Amino acid sequence: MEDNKREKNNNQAKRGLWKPEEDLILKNYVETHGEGNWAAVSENSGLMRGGKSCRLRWKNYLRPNIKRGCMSQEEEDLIIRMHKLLGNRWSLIAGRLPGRTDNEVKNYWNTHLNKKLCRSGKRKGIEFDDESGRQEQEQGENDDDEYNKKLRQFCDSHQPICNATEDQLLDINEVEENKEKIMRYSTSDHSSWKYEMERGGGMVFPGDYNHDATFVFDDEPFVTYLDSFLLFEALEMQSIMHGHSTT
DNA sequence: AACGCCTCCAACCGCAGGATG
DNA sequence: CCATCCTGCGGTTGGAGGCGT
Repeated sequence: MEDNKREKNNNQAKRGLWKPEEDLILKNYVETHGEGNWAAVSENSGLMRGGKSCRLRWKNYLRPNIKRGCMSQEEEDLIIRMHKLLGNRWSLIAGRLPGRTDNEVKNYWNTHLNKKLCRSGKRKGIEFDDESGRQEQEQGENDDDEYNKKLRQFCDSHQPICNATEDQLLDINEVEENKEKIMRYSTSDHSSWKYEMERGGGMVFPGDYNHDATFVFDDEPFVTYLDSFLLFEALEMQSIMHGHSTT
């Protein structure tokens, strides 16, 4: 009965592209009442849209800090690498790309990168521009099921917070000030990570790179440099694969 | 100019999982 | 437990616009 009613409502729901005035209504509503309870949003806002449609529109288009436009080379590289590691885990990949949505990453992959990689002849022939990439490529060629399984477990248990607010990110000056200390963490044990985490600031690996990828984990430090993720990953993976913490 | 094909991306769909009563 | 609701995810689709003929 209730389902029939709901289905009827869904059938009546407006579909297709959103108009600017609809965007405005949704934006105003969410800014006033906050996110969540999307069914109520569609009912109370006066929008003749389904809750899912409202949620999607907000998440993929109207939400603050959405970055639109061309992907940078760094973002593209990161997507390729993450996809190699994680497969079609778009939300996880998007979580490493500040301001990008899973839908955007997925579309970008399907329209640009997949094609590009196919054109280049072979997936494993991805050209990496640094040593870590090459190592990862070699690693990838030696992948076995167990490795992939453990990697997925790791990624699943370290969900990134996709949209870190600006005040959650360490100021770059703070990074510079703590550069030496932070660098030590890359070769230290997990208690150091923990210290930084408990300190409340997360952590940023400094370096001479200019990658702008941001990583924010709900229970782990965050990293703003692309290759730092790989380093982090390598350290974690080492501990997972060998059953002990990195030293 | 008109047509058809192709590309890209916004939006939809179905399913799974968590929360709640 | 079970049913229901809500949310999030990945796969897929449809349409607008670009491009070639």
